[in-house]
Amino acid sequence: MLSPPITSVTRQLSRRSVFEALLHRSPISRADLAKVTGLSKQTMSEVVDAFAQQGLVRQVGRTSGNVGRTAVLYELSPEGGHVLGIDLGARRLTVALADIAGRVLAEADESTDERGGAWTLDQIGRLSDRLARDNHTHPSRIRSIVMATPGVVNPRTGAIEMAPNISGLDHLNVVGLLSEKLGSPVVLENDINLALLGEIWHGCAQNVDNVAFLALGSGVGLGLYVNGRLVRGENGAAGEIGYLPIGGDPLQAECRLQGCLEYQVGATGVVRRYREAGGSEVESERQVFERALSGDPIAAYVVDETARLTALAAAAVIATVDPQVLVLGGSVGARPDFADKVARVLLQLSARPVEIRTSTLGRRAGVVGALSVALRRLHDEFFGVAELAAILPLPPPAQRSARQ
Amino acid sequence: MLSPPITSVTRQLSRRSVFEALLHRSPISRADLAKVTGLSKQTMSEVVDAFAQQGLVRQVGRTSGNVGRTAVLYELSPEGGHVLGIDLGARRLTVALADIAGRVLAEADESTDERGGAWTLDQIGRLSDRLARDNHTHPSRIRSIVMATPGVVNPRTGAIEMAPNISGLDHLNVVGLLSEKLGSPVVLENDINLALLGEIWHGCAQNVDNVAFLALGSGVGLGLYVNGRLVRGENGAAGEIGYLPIGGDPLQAECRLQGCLEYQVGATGVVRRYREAGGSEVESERQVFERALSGDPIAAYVVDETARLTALAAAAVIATVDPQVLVLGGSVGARPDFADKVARVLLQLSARPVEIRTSTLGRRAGVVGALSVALRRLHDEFFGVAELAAILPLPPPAQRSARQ
DNA sequence: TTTATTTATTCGGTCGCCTGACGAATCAAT
DNA sequence: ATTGATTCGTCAGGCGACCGAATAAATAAA
Repeated sequence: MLSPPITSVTRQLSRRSVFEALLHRSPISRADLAKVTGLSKQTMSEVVDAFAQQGLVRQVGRTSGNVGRTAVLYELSPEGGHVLGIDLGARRLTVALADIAGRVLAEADESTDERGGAWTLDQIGRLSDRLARDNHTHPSRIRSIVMATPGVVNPRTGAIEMAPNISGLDHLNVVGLLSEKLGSPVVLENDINLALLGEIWHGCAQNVDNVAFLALGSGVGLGLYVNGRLVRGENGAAGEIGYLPIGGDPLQAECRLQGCLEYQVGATGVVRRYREAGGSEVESERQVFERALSGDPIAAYVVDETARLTALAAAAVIATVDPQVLVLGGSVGARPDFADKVARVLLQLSARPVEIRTSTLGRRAGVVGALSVALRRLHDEFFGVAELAAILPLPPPAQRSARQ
Repeated sequence: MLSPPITSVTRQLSRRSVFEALLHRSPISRADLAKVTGLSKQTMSEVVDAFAQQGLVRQVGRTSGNVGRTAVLYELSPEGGHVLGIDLGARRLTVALADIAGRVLAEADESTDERGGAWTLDQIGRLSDRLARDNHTHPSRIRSIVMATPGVVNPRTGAIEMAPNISGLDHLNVVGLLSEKLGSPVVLENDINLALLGEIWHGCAQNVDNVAFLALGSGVGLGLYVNGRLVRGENGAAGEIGYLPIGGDPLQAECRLQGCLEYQVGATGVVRRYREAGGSEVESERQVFERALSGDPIAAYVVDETARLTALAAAAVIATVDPQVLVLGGSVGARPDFADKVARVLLQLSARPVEIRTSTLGRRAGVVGALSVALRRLHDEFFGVAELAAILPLPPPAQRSARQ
């Protein structure tokens, strides 16, 4: 049922293109599928029948109103498989469920268990199971799970290497424990990277191949999408722009430790600068922004300075990777008042201004991005052609002259 | 002869994998090819015969010494096609010729015609033709040409958009004129990008998927190789790090115009800073570096400061894309004394130090990179599977809930 | 009711690949 | 020199997957 019997490469490619057409044009008849894919009607019937036997496809009525015989319409069946997206934030845990066609079936969230570590993993297991059962999906039918997490995720091992905001996770084998608990393979990815992918799938950056996503919340971070692919970096540390040498002397102790930019623009940096500038006591960086809006001149100065430094960081990123779109996100970055200020500074900075957009998915961006990756992994499991698609590698420099 | 008769997808894939094996393991027998590719001996004979008829492959002797019947050995034939790499520098014009197997057949260079514009194009045509004829290759057998040029190359049109160092090129249809003159399609690419690809193919960055190439010469620039692909940026302006907001107030006039970093670290910047610091008259930035080596304290200070700023720029790039290797290149950047200084500052800056290498190809990097791209384009023309290789796109967000 | 149109199935025919058998060519041992 | 072992390469037969043409079935329009 799960893994189809071995088929030839040709048939794999046919199945793949039929699946793609079903994904984008359902409900659709077999005749139309044949036209779209370029395959013959006969082959189409064979492939669709095989899909139906696997439970990948189901009938949804017939055509009507047109001249000629009516056609049976098909669409991807939810029975084909489900995927789970998880966003593990310091404060909030969000889980979403989708089917193989990318239809989002349900979403749920809770406050993150503050005890951290194993308690957090238990909470994820409980919430995921509940979401699946509430949607008449047995957890075993979930075939791909992706979780957004703060910190650096090692691109080779998939382990969390720095998770400053959630206690006790960096010493656990999160992938192994969660995979076992949930019963299907779990993949971790940095939360900002997934928020970026969320905006690209369902948000403000659809159909763009080069995107920079600047997230400003409790910390500062960057997600990069270049040549239509996510940039992870060799150690998963791409986008750690807290360490940009902007906003202070990069040789000083504070800067080396947490990063120059982070020291100034991160939540604690904003609060500290507000206090140093003579502002009264505040609890969080959000309060500083609110006071700036209600007329506090000291807060306004601090916010302006924050926007200026953020724009400098954005200018550095733009000079480096030349994105088509810059997305501002995160609890602070997505504020329209703040984004405006950044845009205005950026306009003065660069000769070639980049289009700036603010996140449209907001705090949902992470889960949506997790869903998109989980979905892509499921599709690749069924219809991947990685070994065929590989670029033809060039010969090594060893041979220099031909033998005569 | 040139374009083989239409074949099925299956046969295309077989041909492709046979070609790849020939590229990397020639000379090789049909029996071994069958083992390597997994195809049957029968199919192998068919494919190799077809290749031989196209002139893509030729016999080179037989095996001997082993038990059993001797085998005919094959290798890719130079008749299969040639490629041309061109590096158009402000001072030097370099051209190189290679065959379809990537064997570099010849290389030649001249001083660039200082009159620029059409004269330069004429010079390129003459030098290329001479190189081809000297190697018994009729120019018409060259099937792919790539030229390295300073300035920004528009990734969509392929036109030069800013070429400060060579006069009169940005107003010409360089691609069209050169293609006509040389008789085969010409593709332009930024010189630093190609130098980077040269180091990846034959130089100091082989088998690395994430590389940053920092070039310091008359100007400052960056080449980025991420996820095994070159980063061009949306406008071909990726790597224009002269505009990094480092080394000065980015809102000042000079910075906005030519870029903060370029203003300080570019050749004219180094000379200016040396003069401002009280140094005597110099002709070029190279002289400043030489005086620093011979004990001039003012020059030493200027060089140290240049290295410091370069390291800051490198740190910014590292924080953004997290490369595995940082390559220092260009006439200044490749100087071992300078590279050492940069490495030392960088060690103090970043928590996670990156491996630093200096260019091993030097001024040849550009041509070699041009050859590598020309070769890849030729291979793709014959054996590309672009339409198969495409990633399965995710469905758009339109549909939200399944029909019951 | 007839006609035009469209859907779907059945029936050969082709292409490309594989397997197994067999002849050809060589080294090694007798 | 003969024989045996081994490897290379070809031939014949069969299979999977594709297509086009012919045909049956179902429907809207005339």
